[in-house]
Amino acid sequence: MKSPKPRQTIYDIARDMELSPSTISKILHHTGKVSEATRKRVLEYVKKTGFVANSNARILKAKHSWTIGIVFSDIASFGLEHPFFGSVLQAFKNYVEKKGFEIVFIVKKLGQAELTYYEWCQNKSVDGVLLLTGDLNDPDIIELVSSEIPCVSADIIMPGLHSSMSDDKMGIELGFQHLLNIGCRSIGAYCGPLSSRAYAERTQAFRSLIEKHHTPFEESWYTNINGYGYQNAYDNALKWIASWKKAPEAILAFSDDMAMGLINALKVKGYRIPQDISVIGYDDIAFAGMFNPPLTTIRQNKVAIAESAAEILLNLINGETAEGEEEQQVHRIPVQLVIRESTRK
Amino acid sequence: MKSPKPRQTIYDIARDMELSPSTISKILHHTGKVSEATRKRVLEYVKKTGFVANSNARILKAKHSWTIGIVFSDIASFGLEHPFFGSVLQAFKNYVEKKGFEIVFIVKKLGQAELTYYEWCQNKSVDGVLLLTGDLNDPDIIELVSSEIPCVSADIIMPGLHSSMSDDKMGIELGFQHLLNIGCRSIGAYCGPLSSRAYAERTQAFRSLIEKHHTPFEESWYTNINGYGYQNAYDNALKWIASWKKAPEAILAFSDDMAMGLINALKVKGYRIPQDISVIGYDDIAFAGMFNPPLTTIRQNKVAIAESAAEILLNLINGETAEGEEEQQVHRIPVQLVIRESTRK
DNA sequence: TTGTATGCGTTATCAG
DNA sequence: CTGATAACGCATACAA
Repeated sequence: MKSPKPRQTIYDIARDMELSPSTISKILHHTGKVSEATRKRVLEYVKKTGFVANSNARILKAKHSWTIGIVFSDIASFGLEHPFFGSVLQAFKNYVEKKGFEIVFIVKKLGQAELTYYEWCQNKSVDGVLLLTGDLNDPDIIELVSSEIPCVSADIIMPGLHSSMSDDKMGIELGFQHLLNIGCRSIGAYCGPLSSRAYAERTQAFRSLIEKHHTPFEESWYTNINGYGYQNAYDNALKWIASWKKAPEAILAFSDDMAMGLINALKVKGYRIPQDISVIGYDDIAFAGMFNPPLTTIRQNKVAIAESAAEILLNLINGETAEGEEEQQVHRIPVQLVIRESTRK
Repeated sequence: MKSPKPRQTIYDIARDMELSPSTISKILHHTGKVSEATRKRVLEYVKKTGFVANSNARILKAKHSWTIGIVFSDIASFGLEHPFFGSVLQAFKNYVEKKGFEIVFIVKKLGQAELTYYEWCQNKSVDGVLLLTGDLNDPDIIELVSSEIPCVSADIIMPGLHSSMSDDKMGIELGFQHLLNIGCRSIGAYCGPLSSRAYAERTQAFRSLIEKHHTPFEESWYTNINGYGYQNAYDNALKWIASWKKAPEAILAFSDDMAMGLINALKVKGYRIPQDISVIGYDDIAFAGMFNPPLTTIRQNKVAIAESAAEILLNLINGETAEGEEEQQVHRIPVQLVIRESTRK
C-alpha cells in the first residue's frame, strides 16, 4: 500500500505561479478578464501538470454534477444482463461520455438510509435522468418525473415525459405483412406482460391488423403471459399450445426470448419451424441469428434509441430545447424486418 | 418544469431543533458525547423529515466517497453486453449496494479533460476499484494497481493484485475428463486470444492433459484466434476446420460463444453435433441451454466470483484484512460441468 | 487585470 | 454534554 500521491489543488498552482487561486479558476473556466500573457502561462503549466479540479468540490459549489442518473428498476429482474436494455444503456453511456457526462445508477439508498429516487438525485446533484425501464405506477417514478430534474425515457410513456423508443406499430405491421407475403393466413401472437407499454402497444397493433386484413382468428391464438425471460416463455408456451383447437400458421412473438421459448416448446410438441408454423421475434438480440432456426425478427435500433434519448436529455439539461419542444416529445425510432429462417419462404 | 424543492441541510435541522449543526452531525454519526434525550429527539425529527446529508459535501470533507469504481475496458468491445462480465458486474453491484456502496464506471475523462484511471479515482475520491477486464500492459492499469487505492480483479492476475476468478484448470479438466468418459479419444481445443489470462490458462491446462492422458493429438487440432464474439469465432472456425487432415472426435471450446460459432461452422461443413464431433463450451451463458444442440459447458459461478471479489475489496477498504492476507490473494472459484446435448452419450 | 472574501454543506477539533 | 470555528477545494462577487 503506497501512500497517496497528494492531489494538486488550485492553491498549489496559484502558489507555484505566484498568482491567486481565483485567477487560476477564471482561466480554467474561460471566464472574467485575464491578460493573455498569464492565461498562456497558466494554461501551459496546467497542461504540463495535468491538473483537474476536484470533482466533489466543484459539484458542491456548482450544484450540479455532469452526471446522468439511470433508473434501471429490475421489473425484469436481470438488470445489466437484459439483452435489450443492456445494449441501450451501453450506447447511451458511450454517447453521453463523449459529451463529458458520466452515468451513475440511481439506487434507493444512500449508505444505510432509504431515499426516494428524487431525493437521491437531489442529494447527488444529478443533472438528468434516464428511465430505462420502470413502473408507471411507482410513486417514486412519478415524483421524479414531475420534479424539476430533466428526465427522458427509453421505454415508458408518461404525460410530460420526453421519451425515445421504437415504432412498435410499425414493427408489428412489418412482421404481419411479411407473414401475409409468404402466404400465411392465420396469425397468432405471443405477448408478454401488458403492464409493459411495449407489449400493450404491440397487442393493439396486432389486433387492428387482424381486423384490417380480415385474417382468420381464434381468441386462443393470442395470449399474454406474466413474467419475463426464456424459461418462463417456454413453460407458458407449452400450456398455451395445448389450449389450441387448431394451430395458426404463424405467430408473432413480441420478444426474441419469447420467440425462442415458444419455438422450443413448439418443437417439443412436434411442430416443425418454419414448415408447420412460422415464428417472428422482436428485438434482434445478439443471439437471434445463432438460434436454430435463425430468427426472423423485428430489429430495434438500440443505438438510435439511446442516442436520441441522450440528445433530448442533454438539450433539456443545457436548456437548449427548441421552441415548441418543451412539450412532451415521443420520438419513434423506425424498426427493421430481419428475415432469417424461422419463417417459411 | 417545477422549481426544485430546496434540500434540507444540517443547518435547517439545527435551527428547527434549536441546537447547533455540529450536535446534529454528531448524532447522525454516532460520534462524540450527546445526551440521550437530545439524541432521541433529533433522531425522531430526522426520521420524520427523511434528512440525508448532502453526498458531495460529505465526500469533499471525508475524502472518500462510499463508491467503487469499475474498470471495464472494452478489450472485448461490447461492455455491458458481454455475456459473462455483464453478469459478474450485476452480481457485484447487488452485493456492494447492500453494504452501502455505489458503483460508478471509471472513464478516462472528466468533462473534457483526459485523466488516467488513477487520477480519475483520486479526483473522485473513489474508495476502491474493481478491474472487471483489462489489459495487463496498460500503463494506466499498472499505475492504478500499484497505487494506494484498493483494487481487486475478476479476471486478470498481477503481482500484488487481489483477485477472484474461476478455477480454469479445474474447468478444463472437468471437460476433458467428460469427453474421455463418453469415449472420445482425440480431443482438440478452440481458443481465444492468448493475451487473455483465461485463455492462456485454459490452453496450458489442455496441453498438460493431452500429455497426461497420451491422447492422440495433432497440432492442427488446437488453434487460438484473435478477437472476440460469435461472428468472429464462426468465421475463423470455417478456416480452421478446413486445415484439418482428419477431424478430432471432440473439441473443447474455451467460451460459449466460441462453441456456438464453432458448432455452426461445423454444421456448415457437414458434421453432425454430437454424433460426429462432441463440443464443450465454457461459461454457461444464458443462451447455452437454448442453443441447438443445447451446449454441454463449464459453468462459471458468476455470482460467487463477484461476491468473493466484493468481499475482498470491502475488507481491503475497511482495513479488515486478516493477518497474512495483505499478501496477494487469488481466489479460485470452483466451476461445474453442465451436461447437455452437444456431447454424445 | 488581479486579488480578497465568502459560501457551498459537512465534519472534526477544541473550547465552553 | 454542547457549540463555535476551521477546513475540505472550488468559484464568484466584489474590491483593489
